[in-house]
Amino acid sequence: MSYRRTERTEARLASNRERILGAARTLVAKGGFSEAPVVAIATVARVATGTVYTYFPSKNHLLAELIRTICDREVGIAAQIAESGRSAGDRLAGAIRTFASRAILGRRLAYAVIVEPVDPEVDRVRLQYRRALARVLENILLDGIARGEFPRQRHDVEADAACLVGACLEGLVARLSPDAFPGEAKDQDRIEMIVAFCLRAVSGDGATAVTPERATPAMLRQRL
Amino acid sequence: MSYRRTERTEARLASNRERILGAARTLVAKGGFSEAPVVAIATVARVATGTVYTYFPSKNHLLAELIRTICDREVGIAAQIAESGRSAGDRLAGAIRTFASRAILGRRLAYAVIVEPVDPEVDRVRLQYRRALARVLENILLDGIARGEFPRQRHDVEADAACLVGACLEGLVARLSPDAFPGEAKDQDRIEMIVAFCLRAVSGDGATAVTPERATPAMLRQRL
Amino acid sequence: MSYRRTERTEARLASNRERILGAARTLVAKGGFSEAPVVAIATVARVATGTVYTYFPSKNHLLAELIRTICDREVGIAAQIAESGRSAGDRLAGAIRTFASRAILGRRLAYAVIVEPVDPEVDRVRLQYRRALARVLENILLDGIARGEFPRQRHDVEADAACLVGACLEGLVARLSPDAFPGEAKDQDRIEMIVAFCLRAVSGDGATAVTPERATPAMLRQRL
Amino acid sequence: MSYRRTERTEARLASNRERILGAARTLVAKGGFSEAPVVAIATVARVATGTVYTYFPSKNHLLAELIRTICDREVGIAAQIAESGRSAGDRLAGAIRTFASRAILGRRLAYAVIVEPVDPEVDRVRLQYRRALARVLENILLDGIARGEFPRQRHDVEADAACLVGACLEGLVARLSPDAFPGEAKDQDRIEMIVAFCLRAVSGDGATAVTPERATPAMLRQRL
DNA sequence: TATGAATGAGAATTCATTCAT
DNA sequence: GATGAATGAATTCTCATTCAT
Repeated sequence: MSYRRTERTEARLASNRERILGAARTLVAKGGFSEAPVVAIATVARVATGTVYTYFPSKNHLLAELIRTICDREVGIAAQIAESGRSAGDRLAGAIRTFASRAILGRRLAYAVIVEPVDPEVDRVRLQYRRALARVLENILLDGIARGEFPRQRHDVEADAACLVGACLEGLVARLSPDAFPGEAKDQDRIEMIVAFCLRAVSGDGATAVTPERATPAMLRQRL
Repeated sequence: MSYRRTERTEARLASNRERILGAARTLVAKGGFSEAPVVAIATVARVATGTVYTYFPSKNHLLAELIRTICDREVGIAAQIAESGRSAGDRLAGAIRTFASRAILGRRLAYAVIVEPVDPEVDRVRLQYRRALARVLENILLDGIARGEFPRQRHDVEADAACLVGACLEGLVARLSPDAFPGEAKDQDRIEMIVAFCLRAVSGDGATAVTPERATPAMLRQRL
Repeated sequence: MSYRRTERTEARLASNRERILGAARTLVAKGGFSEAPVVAIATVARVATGTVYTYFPSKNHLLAELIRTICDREVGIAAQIAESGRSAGDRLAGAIRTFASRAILGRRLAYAVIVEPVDPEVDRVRLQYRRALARVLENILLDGIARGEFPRQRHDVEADAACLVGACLEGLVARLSPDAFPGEAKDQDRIEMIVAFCLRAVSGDGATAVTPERATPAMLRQRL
Repeated sequence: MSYRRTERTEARLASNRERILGAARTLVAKGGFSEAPVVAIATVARVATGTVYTYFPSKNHLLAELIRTICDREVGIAAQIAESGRSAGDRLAGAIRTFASRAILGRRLAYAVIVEPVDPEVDRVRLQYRRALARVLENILLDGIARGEFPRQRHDVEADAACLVGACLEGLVARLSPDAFPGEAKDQDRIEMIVAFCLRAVSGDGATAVTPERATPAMLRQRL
């Protein structure tokens, strides 16, 4: 009673799904999430609006998958680098350098996926991604400490990893933002500066004497 | 038809304007930008919807000003710290510590202003703020280098400053996000970890040998 | 700070609200609930779609109010009759006769409000109305029994009241349905037949011998 | 291209058609008409959506047939009772009792078929059914009058029959509505109350004096 | 200036029906 | 006949902005 799905049908289905995701990606890459209403996505994908809902239960699911797809790849690449046999420093540098380079290649898309807020429901995916990336770096850190490559005094590698991700992202923002002027050379410089910053942060011994006092109450009291 | 503005009128105007900004702040602090439609802002400000447009040409202008107000204060506080007579390390630590502490006190509001996306038009203000904060840190860095407190090998202090801001924000994100449970102790710990991370990053001499090779072309070629 | 609402403004507001309700009534009366999407209601009311939502939090609320308005009036009229000083029989006949007459005057609208299903949320109002009408009749019944006008053997006046309402409604359906041919004379006859039916039902002494056996199991077993 | 229909094909067709109707019945029984979109019906019937349109020209036709099927059975059962050799009163009581009992057994389905509105096109079928049921009762009435079992003064047996159906349905509504709590005992009581009500209505001699005046013009004039 | 009702262009989602395979 | 993905019109609801009073 059921007919064999021809390869051609399979292909059409697959290509529709991907065209929809692709259209979403294109639009988000062009103008952020606000440029990607379902109707626009459908139009770009050369598909009827309803068709989108054949492949995704809701727009949020579509966006979540878009973000997840992009993020999985990025985290995957970082993980790949993290597992190479080289020194922890090399691997950390490599992971950050690759991540940053790719983000710059993707520009607006990366910016949207990394920085731009969406629906809270979808946002959770974004945060998970940041966390996943942090976890990859965390593992490199732990390994580096175990090998004696990085100093061990830190009590919270998780916090360090988050800071690394943040340094990397924010270091990029100026060059990812829609306003930034393109400029290959500046991009590469910026990437290397970021890598250097991160390595210093995990390699330093923190010997610098810092008065550990809290922020003055007066300053905290000022209204936010 | 024009008449002399009495002082009382002036006062009312000022107070209206401020009540509107205050209402916006309150609502954003409660539930992010999506909880702050113009009608709601007007209601909370005990003002008619149309009145909002007497004081602000558009909602975007209102939000931009809200963000600017908050940010000015934060940047101002950081600047104040930057100008104290202490060591560069102390000042850097102080600025970061204060910024982070205040962000945690403000939680939802800080999260919205720092992380939550809005209209692209408004977003520019957010970036400016991040940039301004970076500039304050940049000055501390430059001063620290001049004094010989920080190593000088860096060629791009601007990038470092951005990374500092990023490390700080991202280090906080987990604790700023609407989902996070409050927890005083953890907050303080996290803040100190962030401070330490930042100081290492600017104090380290970057002696760690890192193979400076680029990301492999294969990895860059993978679609974003 | 607040301006006095002019009478004219009041009038406009009131008239808008009523025009919206009126438009809904008109459309429902013309083709049932399915002919009354919000856009159509707004158009007929010479109002923008959004305006509808100024007056009603949702379409369901609007419909519920429409039904409630109509029903309140009907129940009110029946109640008025129920409270007159006449005999219970007269009052019962009067209430039923009036209700039936008015339903026939309203035809399609009455049909929709009484018979046509809508959203479950709205439907509850319809059932309440039927119940309210039944309660009015119930009181007349109770009074009639107390006065010795109706025989007392009934143990469930509530059920009787429901049956009265049902007899009345169903007796009318043929003449209310969109397909029915108009015909003043037939209408009046039908109404009197219904009144007579109802009076017999509450006046009869039920002396007729009826074998009280249940439906045969075989018949109950047949699939519905 | 046309080929002889094998018996097996016939069987499959029959079973498809019936499975579709069965699926519709199941879904309507579960959640009313709104729970029965074509896709869902097809899924439950283990058939492709398009297949539904092989057997039914439109969804309305499908629903109409569903209602017709159910109703035919009910009317058939009532007719069977009507033709037994017993007294008219017994037969009337039997028919009503059986109809009510079965409706209560079917609950949600009965409620949907009897009370829930659908498309006007489909609604006509519902009315036909009510009419058919009325006709069966009408015949019992006529026979009862002919036999002298029921008083003869009525001039419109058709109206009486409609009232009987109405009394029966409305008497049940409270117990058929999706909100009602099941309760075997109450169900049986209610059924007997309905039977008694109906018998009184057709057996009474209508001797009760009722002022036969019309509804007052004032009351009729109030807007519906 | 202040008011706040009115506007109307979208936004997400549903679903009966069609048609290439 | 059977399949089920594709269609796209229709529906409800939101909200920044305007403007008569």
